[in-house]
Amino acid sequence: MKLKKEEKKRKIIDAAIKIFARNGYFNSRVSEIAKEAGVADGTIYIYFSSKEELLSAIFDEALQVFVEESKKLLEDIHDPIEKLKKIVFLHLKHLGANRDLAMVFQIEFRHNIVFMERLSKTRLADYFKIIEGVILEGQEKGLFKELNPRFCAKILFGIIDEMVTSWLIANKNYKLEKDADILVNTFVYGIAKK
Amino acid sequence: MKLKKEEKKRKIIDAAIKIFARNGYFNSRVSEIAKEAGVADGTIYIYFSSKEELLSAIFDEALQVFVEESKKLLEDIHDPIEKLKKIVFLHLKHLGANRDLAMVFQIEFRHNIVFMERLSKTRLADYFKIIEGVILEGQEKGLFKELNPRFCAKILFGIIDEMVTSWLIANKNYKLEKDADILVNTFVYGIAKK
Amino acid sequence: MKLKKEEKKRKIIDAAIKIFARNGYFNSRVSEIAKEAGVADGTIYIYFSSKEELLSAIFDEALQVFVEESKKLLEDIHDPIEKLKKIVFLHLKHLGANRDLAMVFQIEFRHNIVFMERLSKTRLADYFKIIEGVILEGQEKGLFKELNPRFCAKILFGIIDEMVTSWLIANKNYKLEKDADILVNTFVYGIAKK
Amino acid sequence: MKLKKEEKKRKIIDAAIKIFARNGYFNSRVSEIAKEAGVADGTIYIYFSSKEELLSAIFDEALQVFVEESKKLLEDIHDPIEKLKKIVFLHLKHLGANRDLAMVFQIEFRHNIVFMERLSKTRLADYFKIIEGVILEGQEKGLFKELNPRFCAKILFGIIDEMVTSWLIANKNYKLEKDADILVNTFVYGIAKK
DNA sequence: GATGAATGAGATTTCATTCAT
DNA sequence: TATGAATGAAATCTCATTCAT
Repeated sequence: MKLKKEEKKRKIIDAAIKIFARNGYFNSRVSEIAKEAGVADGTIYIYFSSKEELLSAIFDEALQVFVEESKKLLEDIHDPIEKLKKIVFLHLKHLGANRDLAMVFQIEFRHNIVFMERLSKTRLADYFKIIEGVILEGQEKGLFKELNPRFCAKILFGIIDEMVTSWLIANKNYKLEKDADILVNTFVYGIAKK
Repeated sequence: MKLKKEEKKRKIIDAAIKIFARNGYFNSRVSEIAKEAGVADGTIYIYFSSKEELLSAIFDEALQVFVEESKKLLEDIHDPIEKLKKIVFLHLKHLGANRDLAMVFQIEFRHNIVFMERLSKTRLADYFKIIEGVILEGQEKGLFKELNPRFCAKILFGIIDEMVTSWLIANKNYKLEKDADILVNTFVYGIAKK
Repeated sequence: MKLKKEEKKRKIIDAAIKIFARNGYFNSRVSEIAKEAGVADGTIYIYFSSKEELLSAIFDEALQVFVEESKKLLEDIHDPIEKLKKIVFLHLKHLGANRDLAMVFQIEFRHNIVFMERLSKTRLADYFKIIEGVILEGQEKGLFKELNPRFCAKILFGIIDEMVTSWLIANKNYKLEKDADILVNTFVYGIAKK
Repeated sequence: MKLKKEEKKRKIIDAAIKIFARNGYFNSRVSEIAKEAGVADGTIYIYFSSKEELLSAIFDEALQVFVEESKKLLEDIHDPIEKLKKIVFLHLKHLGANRDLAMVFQIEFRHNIVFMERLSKTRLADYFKIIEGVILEGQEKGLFKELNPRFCAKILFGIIDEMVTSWLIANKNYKLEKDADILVNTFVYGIAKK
C-alpha cells in the first residue's frame, strides 16, 4: 500500500521532469503531466499541493540523492583535489546521464528569484557545504591558498554550472563528464603557465 | 520626431526592465509596463511585436552597449591578464550598477531553452569571442597554458555569472565589482599554493 | 452521466441560438452565452472548441433534424407536387416556429464565404439532394419539364430563403408557413395566366 | 478640386470593395483599406464617418447606379416579360462582371439584421418597386395571374439572389448572366409541363 | 484514494477611431 | 486637407485547481 503510493509519486515526478524538460515549466500543463503519468489530473493534487510544489519536489529529490551519494563516495578519498574531481565528476555524470533532469536543473529552476532564494537556502546550501568543506580541508593541509572557501565554492559551482548549461544548449552528443578532471585542474592550478 | 520615437522606445524598455525585475517575466503584465512607461497598452505593440520581443530587445540593447564599451576600453590595455580584469570589472560594474537589469539578465533570460539558444548564438557569441581573443593572445604571448580557449572562456563566464547571481540572491549591499581582481587572479593562477 | 453531458450541450446550443439571434454572431460574447446557459465560460470550451465551432454546431444540428424529419414525412406522399408542398411547409414551419433559429439561419450563417462554402458542401447538400430528387421524380412521371433539376432546386430554395428573410425583416406576426401552398403553386405553374 | 475629392472617395470605395470581398467585413482592417487606397488611415474618416458607413456607401452607390440604368433601359421595352428578362439580365451581368462587388452584396451586406432592415427600407425598396411595377403592368395587360405583386417580386428576387450566391460559392467560371432567360421563363411559366 | 468535469479569474493583443501636427 | 502615431476598451480562450461522485 505504502509502496503503491510511493510508486505513484515516482511516476508523477518522472512525468513532470519529462514534460518540464520538453516544454518548460510555464508551458507545461498539469493535465499533460497527469496524462504522461497515467493518472487523473486531480490525483496530482493528492500528492503535491501545487504545480510549483511539484517543481520543488523534483529539485529536492534529485539534490538529496546527489548529496547523499557524494558524501558516501567522498569517504574513501583523502586527497582534496581528488575529492573535488569526484564531486565534479558526479555532478556532470548525474546530469549528463539524464538530459531531462539537467534541463530542469539548469533552466526551469531559475525561473524566479523567490524560488531560487528558497532553493539556495535549503538543499543547495548542503551542496555548497560539501564543496566548502573540501576547500577548507585543502587549506588546512597547506595545499590551497587562504582564499575565502565560500568564494572558492561559488567559483567551482559557477564553472560546473556553465559547463552543463553550455552542454545543453550545444545539444551535441559529447559526454558531459569527460572534462571533469581538466576542469578541476584548471580550477586548482589556473590557466597561467607554471 | 525621430528622437521622440526613440525616446518612447527607451521609456518602454526601461519600464520593462523595472517591471520584469520586480515580478519576473511571466508575472509581469504588459499593462503594468505600459503604465510605468506612461503610454497606452497598445502603444507597446507599435514598438515591439510581442511581450517576448520586448524581453529580447532588452537583452540585445544591453549586451550591445556592453560589448561596444568593452572593445573600446580594451584597446589601451596590452597585458592579457589586465584585459581580463577589465572585462570582468566592466561586467560586474554594469550589472552591479543596475540591479534591475542584472535581475533580468540572470533570471529572466533563462526562461526557456529556445530563448537561450537564440541568445547564445547572437549577441552572447560576440561576448565570448572577446574573452576567447584575450585568452588566445595570452597563449601566444606564452603566458597561458595551451588549453582550449573556448573552454577557458566558458570557465570565466561561468565564474562571473555565478558571482552575479549569488550577489542578487544574497540581496546584500556589497559592491559587486570589488572582487573582480581576485576573481581573475584565481582564474589565472588557481587556488593551489605556489 | 452521458445524459447530463448531452443536456449541458443542449443548454449551450440553445443559449447560443438565443444570443446570436439577439446580437448577431460578432456582437455576441461567449460569456453572455455561458451566462444564459448557466455554465461557466470555460465550460463552453469543453464542448466546443471555439465560438465558430459553436455556430457550426447549431447549423449541423438544426439541419440534421430537419432533413431527417423531411425524409420521414415524405415517405407517405406520392405526388411530387404534394411532396414539394410538404418540404416547403416544413421548412417554413420549422423556422417560423423558432424566430431565433431562423435569425441564425438567415443572417448569421452567411457571415463569410468560407463558412458558407463549407456548409453548402455538407449538410446543405443533403437538403438540396432531397429537393432535386422530388424534381427528378416529377420529371420521370412526366409532370415537370426537362429542366436541370439542380437549377430547379436552387430556384425553389431561393424562393423559400427570401420568404424567410423577408419575414424576419418585416418583423410582423404573420404565420410564415401560411404561404407554403401558393408558393409551391407559383413555382410549379408560374405567374403567367393559363 | 471637387473632382480630386471625388476621385479619392472613389479610390477608397474601390479599395473597400476589394478588401471586404477578400476578407469579409469583420476581418477587414480599416488600415488595410487605407493602404490599398493609397491614403492614410485617418483620411478615410474625412470621407466616411465609420467603417460601417463605408459599407453602406458601397451598397448605396452600386444600387443607385443599377436602379438608374435599369429604369433607363426599361423605357424602350414594352413587353413585361421582356422587361423582367432585362432586369434579371442586368442584375446578373452587373454582379457577374464584378466578383468583388458581388461578394460584398451577397455576403457582407447580410451581416446583421439592423443593417438589412435599413437597407431594405431604402435603396432596395426602389429596386423592388421596379419589379413590382412590371408585375403589375403584366397583370393589367392580362398576362399574369392576380397574385400579390410584392409576393411575386420577392419570389423573383429570391431566385436571382440564390443564383448569384450559388455562383459565388461554386467559384467556377461560367457566365452568371447566361441563365437570365431560362430563369425568367421558369419564373413566368413554372416548371410544370403544359 | 481516484477521477475528470467544471470553474472563472485573468492576460495578451487587436483595431476602430481620434487628434496634434 | 492629410497624416499616422497613439489610444484604450474589450473579448476569446486557457488552465490551475476544486470537489461531487
